[in-house]
Amino acid sequence: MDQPRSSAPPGEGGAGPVDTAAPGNPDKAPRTERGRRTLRKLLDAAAIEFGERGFHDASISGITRRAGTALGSFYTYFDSKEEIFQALVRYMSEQLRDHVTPLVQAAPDEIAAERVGLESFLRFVREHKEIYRIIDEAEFVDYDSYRRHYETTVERMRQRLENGAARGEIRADAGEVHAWAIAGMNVFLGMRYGLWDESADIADVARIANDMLANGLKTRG
Amino acid sequence: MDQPRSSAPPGEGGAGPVDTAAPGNPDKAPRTERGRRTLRKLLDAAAIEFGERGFHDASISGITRRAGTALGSFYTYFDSKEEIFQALVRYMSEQLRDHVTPLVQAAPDEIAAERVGLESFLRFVREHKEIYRIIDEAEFVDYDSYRRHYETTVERMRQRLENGAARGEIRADAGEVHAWAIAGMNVFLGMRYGLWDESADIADVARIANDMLANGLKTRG
DNA sequence: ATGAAACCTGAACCAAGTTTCAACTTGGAA
DNA sequence: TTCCAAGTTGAAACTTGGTTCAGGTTTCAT
Repeated sequence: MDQPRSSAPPGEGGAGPVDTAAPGNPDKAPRTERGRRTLRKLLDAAAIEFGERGFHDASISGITRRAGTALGSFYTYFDSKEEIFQALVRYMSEQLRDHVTPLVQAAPDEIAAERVGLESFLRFVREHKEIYRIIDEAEFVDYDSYRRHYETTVERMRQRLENGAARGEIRADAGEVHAWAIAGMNVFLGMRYGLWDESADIADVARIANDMLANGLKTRG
Repeated sequence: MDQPRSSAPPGEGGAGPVDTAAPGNPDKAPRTERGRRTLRKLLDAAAIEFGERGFHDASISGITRRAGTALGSFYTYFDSKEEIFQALVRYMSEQLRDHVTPLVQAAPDEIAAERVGLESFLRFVREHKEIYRIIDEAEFVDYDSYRRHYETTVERMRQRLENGAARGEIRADAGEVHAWAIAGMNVFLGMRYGLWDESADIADVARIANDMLANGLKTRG
């Protein structure tokens, strides 16, 4: 049970849609506009290549081909295939968060927040199947990133539960276990109704799951 | 988004702990006692090798080294690395089911059944971390097996919910969405408290999650 | 006991893909 | 305009590990 626990940071910079932000290897950071453009093209291409073929079937030459750059240029910005993958995971984790967070924060109460969170997650998965896959595959390519992604995601959720409990909207004892349970629920519903079933009504799914979350499974008078 | 959708069946036979059962490639099935022993050694070794190093870092020579056989012998029983992996996924999926099912069936009612199911799953994960990992990795190595594993697992759960509803133990509208939600909850709790946190009290975790499942998150008088 | 089928062996083959590198081009600061 | 650091290029070297195969050994039905 020893998975890669790499820690070397990824390339940095790149304006527009793909912006790795992140503490990048300084020697690898682009210093001119042209460099930033190339890095950006590489990351965009990598998202498609990894999303379509998976980490191991993906090839660096496939990435550079899609990016329209030479093979050697890849190594100007990344030390290895693992490194660009890691940069992508971080980027996508942030993209997902940025999509969901504002919607959740606008919800009137904690129960509604979780419904909105689930619904927007399902929608996001359906729109960006490659992101779902890349984050999932991080479990086997870059365990650190995988674990960090879920730990921060769940921690945000736990915090929301705590606040909701303080406001009296949900049970007072809501905590970490509840947060992990809800997160797992969301991820599986994402797989089943976001990835696998194009036709499911996402709002319905979110409503059903949220009602179970709110009221439980027991029969009620 | 095109993952391997292989369908060639795995090798067959092998007595004891590792028994592939399954419709095996007939030309590859062992015909003598010696053959069955070797196949069995290969499967046992593969479980360790894949569990420890993951599919791609695992090597066939690593498997045969652990099994104490020659490299060539591998190809007497399997056509490829993918094929032995597939055989393992099927076997482990069955092992997991056989561990959980009898306990769940002995439960007095549906709510208790889900608690027992979760608790025994958590215990199983902690005892067999390599199984958790191998099934998860099937998402990227053998998508068919991965999907089949979860679809059958969830279908069993949905059936239980239906029966519980018919007996009036749980809400009447419990269905597929609920089943996927509960399955996801279980898997994530398995990762967090079975894999990552050796010290957590598994019975506690199962109780907390089950109480949320039964009564929901809402504040109650 | 005997022979044919089953099984075992591991060196060698080979494909695939990562990484290097030395020569060339571009951009932008002075 | 000059000049050099930054960036680009792609052929070739290098690695790795899956797969083959021809020859030897074991098993077991007859």
